[in-house]
Amino acid sequence: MTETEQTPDLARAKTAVWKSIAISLTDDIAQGCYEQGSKLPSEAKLSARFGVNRHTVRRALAEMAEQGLVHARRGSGVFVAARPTEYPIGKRVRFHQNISRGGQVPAKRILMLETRAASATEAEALQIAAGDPVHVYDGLSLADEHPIAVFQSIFPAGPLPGLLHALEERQSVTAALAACGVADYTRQETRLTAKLATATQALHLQISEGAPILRSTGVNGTVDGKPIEFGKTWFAGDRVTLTLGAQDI
Amino acid sequence: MTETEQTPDLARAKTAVWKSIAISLTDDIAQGCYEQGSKLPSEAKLSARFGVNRHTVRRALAEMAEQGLVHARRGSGVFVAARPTEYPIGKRVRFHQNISRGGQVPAKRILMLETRAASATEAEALQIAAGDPVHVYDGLSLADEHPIAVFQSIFPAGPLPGLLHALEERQSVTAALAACGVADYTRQETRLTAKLATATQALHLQISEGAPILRSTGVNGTVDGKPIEFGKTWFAGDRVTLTLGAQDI
DNA sequence: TTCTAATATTTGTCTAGTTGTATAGGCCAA
DNA sequence: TTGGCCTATACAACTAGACAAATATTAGAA
Repeated sequence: MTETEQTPDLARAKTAVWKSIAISLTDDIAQGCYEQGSKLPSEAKLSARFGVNRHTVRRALAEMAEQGLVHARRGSGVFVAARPTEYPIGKRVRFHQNISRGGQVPAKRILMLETRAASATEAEALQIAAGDPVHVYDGLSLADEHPIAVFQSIFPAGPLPGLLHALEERQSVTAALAACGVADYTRQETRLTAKLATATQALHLQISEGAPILRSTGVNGTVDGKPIEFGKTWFAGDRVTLTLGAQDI
Repeated sequence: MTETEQTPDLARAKTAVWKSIAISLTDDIAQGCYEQGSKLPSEAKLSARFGVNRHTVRRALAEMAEQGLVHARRGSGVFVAARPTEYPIGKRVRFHQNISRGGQVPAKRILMLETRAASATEAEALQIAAGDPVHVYDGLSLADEHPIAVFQSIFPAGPLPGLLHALEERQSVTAALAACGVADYTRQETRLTAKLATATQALHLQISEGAPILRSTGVNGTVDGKPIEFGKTWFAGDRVTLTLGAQDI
């Protein structure tokens, strides 16, 4: 059915079909036909709509993905991406505070809560014995619906029996700890390094595997120096800048 | 044969998500998070943690079951059968650089010294006019004969006429500045983020292009708040972690 | 308390839809 | 001839949902 049905003036313009499709779809997004985060029609449907092969549509979508307009997820679909904005993380440890201060809407999403045995490094950080039970809080940090970081917080289960339940109700770690009797806690040490995103980290952060990741590990403790939380955070390096003020150093 | 003249990031190996999950869980077992005979989180929980469909988790668990690491019991759960026999130990970072010390490192090597016009961003950081002369100090930081960072320090040439000469004699920035009449200076702000190594950075740091880099940019100023140095440092992410003490945060 | 039944949870299996990748070939212009 | 563009096919990887089968948990009755 193909049979070069192109109009004669198209031969003169020499616009590649895939490019015109990209323009058309980009226009649709700009017009608001597809909102941020919503799914585009599948490649099969789009190829039917434009009357071309699926690969031609893919060429157009690849171009749009490279410009950061859309974001594809295998098996799921192609979604309209929110433009990634570089995000400054302030000196404060409390995630909620420094994000709301910057005017962006902070959010946390629980990925998994569990209680399991502590590994050797976790035990050392929390000053407990390896194999002792710990609560694990895997989560995702978002700013304006945009994933900023994945994190894992580990708490000693012994002194905090009801923590997981408290975390389920309140999203905030600080509030959950307060409900378990930990009034205040401070960060004792933080370590920063750069890593490459693994495949699963890349999925969560909507970046590509091998993208730069800013990894932060730290221990929070009670006022009397007892470690209460061992946290790791992986920030999307191309979205986050950690800022330290003058008095911090 | 194909169009392999693409971007170099094509060289990045794409790990299947299920394989990445299998590695992660195997790691957890090796670390002792899940002891022999204990139950793993349910497939539903794991799929939430990794942000994937349950079938993808099942693919990972199937792989691990085939290796004899776990065994599943319908209606009950997946249990740890054995610890991985041969497990690759993750490479430890070699150096812990304390950022409180203002980026001081054991040894430095001068790569280039020059005086040129300031760019717009450099001028803004140093609070001078764009095009004003600045001294540029490109260097390499080493520890234990291993390169750990490349850096670039930019100084306003106006108030520091003899700085380059002083830097050539003494390696230390502090000593050179002291020789130019700057007795003391403090860090005013530091920004940290993760990047990928460029070709030249990779060459200097003896890492591969695309390796993770921890980038630190900061401004040092005199006691009266006048900016005196605009510095950028690129740390090799797999060799260096920055440590922030409790008082730094 | 103990047993039973109902309910919930968990793994196993199936079908279907979607994107990613590889291969092969035709057409056309430089 | 080469390279860009488009078509065509096949398969892999992942998602989505549904249901079955085995087990665990809980509530209620004896």
